[in-house]
Amino acid sequence: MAIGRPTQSSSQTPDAGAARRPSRARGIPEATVARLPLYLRALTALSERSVPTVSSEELATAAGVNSAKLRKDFSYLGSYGTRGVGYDVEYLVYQISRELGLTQDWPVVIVGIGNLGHALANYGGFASRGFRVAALLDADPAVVGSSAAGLPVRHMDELEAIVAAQQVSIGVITTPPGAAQQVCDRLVEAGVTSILNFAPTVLTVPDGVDVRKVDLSIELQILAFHEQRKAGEEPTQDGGMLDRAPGPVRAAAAKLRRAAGGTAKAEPAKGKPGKGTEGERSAVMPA
Amino acid sequence: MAIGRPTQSSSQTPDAGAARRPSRARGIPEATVARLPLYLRALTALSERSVPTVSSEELATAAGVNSAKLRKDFSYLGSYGTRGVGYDVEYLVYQISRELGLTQDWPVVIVGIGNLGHALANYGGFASRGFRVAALLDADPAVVGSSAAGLPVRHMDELEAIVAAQQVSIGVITTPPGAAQQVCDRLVEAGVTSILNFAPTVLTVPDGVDVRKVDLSIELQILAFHEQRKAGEEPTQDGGMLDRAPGPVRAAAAKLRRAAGGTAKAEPAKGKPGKGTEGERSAVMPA
DNA sequence: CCATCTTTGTGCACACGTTCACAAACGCAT
DNA sequence: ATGCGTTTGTGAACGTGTGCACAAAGATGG
Repeated sequence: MAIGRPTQSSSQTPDAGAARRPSRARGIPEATVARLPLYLRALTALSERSVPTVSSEELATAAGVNSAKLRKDFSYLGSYGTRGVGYDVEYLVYQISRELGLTQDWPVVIVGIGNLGHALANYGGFASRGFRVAALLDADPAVVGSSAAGLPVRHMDELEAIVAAQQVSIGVITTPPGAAQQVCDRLVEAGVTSILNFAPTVLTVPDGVDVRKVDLSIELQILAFHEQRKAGEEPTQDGGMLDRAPGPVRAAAAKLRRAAGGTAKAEPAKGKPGKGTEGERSAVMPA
Repeated sequence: MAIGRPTQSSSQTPDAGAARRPSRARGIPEATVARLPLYLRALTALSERSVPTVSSEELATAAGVNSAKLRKDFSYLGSYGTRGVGYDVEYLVYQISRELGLTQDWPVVIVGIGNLGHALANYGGFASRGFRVAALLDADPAVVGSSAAGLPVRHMDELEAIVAAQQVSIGVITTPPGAAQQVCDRLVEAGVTSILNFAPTVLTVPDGVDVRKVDLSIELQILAFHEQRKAGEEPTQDGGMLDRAPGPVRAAAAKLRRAAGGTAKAEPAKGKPGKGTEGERSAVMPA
């Protein structure tokens, strides 16, 4: 396994343990960085309504956080804001934009123009705030001719040339999971140093390359977990007979399981075969 | 603002401060829950290759985490795993599935069948693992007749009936931001208690309702931040003359800004007008 | 049955993130 | 100028998450 150095930088959002590349080089905690876009959005809305200033309290509710957190977040950026008054909206919009690097142009390539790729290409929030779709790429000849969001879909072979010519440093992967690592490698090789991955795959990248993952199915599963909690523990969902069992029981069960042989779905250890057991179509993906 | 009780439960992934609804009612930290789907995916892959057991080390690399974390995560579920050997793949798949509530059927409605809605409807990882698309809904009469992923797109008016009839408890919002809160309210009113929101809006929901947000543009902005960091501080991106300034300087600048009047984009306080300043098309969205 | 080797499960220390609560700073009216 | 009300900025306490390192537990071979 693994190519170069198998470092998975900041893989996902909940990965608070972004020990690698702390970004705290000279400030701003990761958690704060993740909220800056939220503030920026709320501020932009205020700006459009020509609101000159906001208090931390107002802005906090608009952004969906509490005011103490917001103030601390802003304190990392410096002391913008006037006591007794609040924050100057325009000024703050500019400061946050600058801190996030949105005052400059970020050409982006999207690889894998399926359903999701299409959606992203058309995404408005994409084009605004400094992001510019430099190219849409796909490996499928059937797709290559077409166009999405006014842009032509070009062939993967052009990747290197495009990245070099337009100085693309951010790549978006919306391919099927099987192709993701391969595409990732090519992007990195071509010079891309930040990747937004929508494929349900763990990407391996060399040091210095950032990967963020967006996984639709994971979010749903987390919701399901909480939903189940809400439904209460009483139904116990049965089958829980040997869960958290003393030990000997578990060991015995383990033996049984092993004895049952391990070819493919060997039935879920005991009762509750649940729904259809599904063929586990893990390898699909919108793209 | 706000309807019922303005509680924003667990808004987003980086929101480690899910103080509300700790889920820790009797165990399992939020961070662990967020990783379980990762483990499950890795395990499923192993299962398909008929691998009988894995060590924490192997599974950890496959899932992109470190082994200590993985072991601790599993320890919250109970003591599955055999010292000197590792974990029984099938058994673990079942246990995690059960813990996440994936052994039961989760009907889901998707509201807003634009590009993204389409992508989600076709998403394979959706249908697997217990999630079933109960209905696709849209308010636009032009879309209502059509079909996506083999399912007919039905009108919003049928929402309540569908949710009630199929006992839907999870809703996915892929509408334009303007409609999101309204749709959310209807979903909640109809009985949905978990919402996955793709619209760039802060949703307000009553207590007991979970909201998770997936925001494409935020992820990109975070990448841009890190990318800017990598590019080095030397270029200073100019305009930073009065950033982190002593104080008096700032105050003076604030006065100036305020004096300049606040009608719409009042120019970014000083130099670096940057790219086109964009009309800030914040209100678009794939859907 | 014992020795050895592997791998889990976890106590502990540390880092990060959140929240409280309050003093300092500012605007404004008098 | 002075005082009052408001709101920021932040020190400190707390909670959560991470990673190390090791003892205990089981497997395996003699």
